[in-house]
Amino acid sequence: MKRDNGKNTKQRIFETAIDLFSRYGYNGVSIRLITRKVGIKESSLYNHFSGKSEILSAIFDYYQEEIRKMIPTEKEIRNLVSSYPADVILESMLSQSKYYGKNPLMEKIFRIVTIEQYHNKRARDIMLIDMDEIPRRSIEKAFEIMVENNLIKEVDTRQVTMQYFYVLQSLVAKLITLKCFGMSTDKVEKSMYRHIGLIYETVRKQEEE
Amino acid sequence: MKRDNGKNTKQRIFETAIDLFSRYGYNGVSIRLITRKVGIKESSLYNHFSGKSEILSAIFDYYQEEIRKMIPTEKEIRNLVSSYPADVILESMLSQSKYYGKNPLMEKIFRIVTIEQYHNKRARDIMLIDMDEIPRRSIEKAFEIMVENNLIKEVDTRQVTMQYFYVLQSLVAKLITLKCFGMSTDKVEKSMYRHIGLIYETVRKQEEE
DNA sequence: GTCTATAGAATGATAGAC
DNA sequence: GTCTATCATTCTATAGAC
Repeated sequence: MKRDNGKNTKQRIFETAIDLFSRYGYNGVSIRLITRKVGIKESSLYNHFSGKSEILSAIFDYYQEEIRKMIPTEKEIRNLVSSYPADVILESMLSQSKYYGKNPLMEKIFRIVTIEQYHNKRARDIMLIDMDEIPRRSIEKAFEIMVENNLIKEVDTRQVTMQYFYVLQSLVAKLITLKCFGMSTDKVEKSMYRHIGLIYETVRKQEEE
Repeated sequence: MKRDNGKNTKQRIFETAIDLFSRYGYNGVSIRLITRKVGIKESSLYNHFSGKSEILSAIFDYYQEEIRKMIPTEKEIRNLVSSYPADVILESMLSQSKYYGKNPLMEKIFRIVTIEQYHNKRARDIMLIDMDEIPRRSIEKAFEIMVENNLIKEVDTRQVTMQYFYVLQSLVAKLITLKCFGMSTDKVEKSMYRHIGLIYETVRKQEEE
């Protein structure tokens, strides 16, 4: 079992840094620690990144690229809405939140953003825009289109979106903290599904009409 | 205008450390920086704290003491519920969340806990217990007593609490991030009040019965 | 692209005078 | 309780051989 060499060193530095930053924070991790874990000398790192801060930059770049792939366009939302019933759509919106589970790197970068948000403007913007405004607007759009297509009741989409989104945001944050310490996430995951069920009850069309 | 001396040095170290930790994180702040801001030499700090980590411990102690004062006992909740209408009670529960605004130290420690939660067990426990489980149970108790006293409809108190609490938790976190960068918090504050109004509509007794 | 060697600064903490 | 002086350690980063 040989280590990947050459070309892959950069990627190994990248992933090791994500892992360490996500637990100890940017300031809590030294170049020394990263390179030791990767299995190279400190000086070798500078062949791949100009310095520590460039690694963090690259991490944020990666996060923004990946997360933007996850946000459906209006067209994609319309396709979804015209193909599935409301409850399935609400659940599929959850899978956006649960995307973190599928890509461990993204979950770790979520933690990095959380840690760095108060003194790093890049992290702050990701927190306020990429993790909040953008997905929230996408969800609101979905509710609007569902109303438009008569899939759900004529609710206040902005208000329902807030309820739907911010509860999940808190629960995802909690989930990630629990996972970080290897604690059980059963209760939180159940809460997520119960929450979605409740929102569905709020917006569903009554059969009797 | 003389500096407070002697006895107050410890407090000044304490508050300066809170301010710095809350922006740059524990690892991002040196003893040197703290003492320079306080106006003493590095070595003088060790007359008040055994080291850097003891300062952080003291900060967490302070937070837990203060936050526990804010959580009403069941008796206090019963008094509240028997004296005021449901909408006033719901708003007074918000004032718990807004307590941070009244005590700037608490708001800063909220940030420290957020930053340190992934590698400091003390911070993690405060996050999961003092900032989540305890206040959530208190709010649930309030809803239960309101149902019991016929102040509101017979709702699923656990579910309503989740809705009420976790939306506010997300909004408070966002509020604190915005305040940290001197950004406008108007929209978030309005969202909080709108949210409470919505929850009130969900649980209020219909007049027509 | 990796290494050895090293520079130069910053770190947490201590000893001991006043 | 504050100071000066100092220490050992760790940090980011660079120079230059292979």
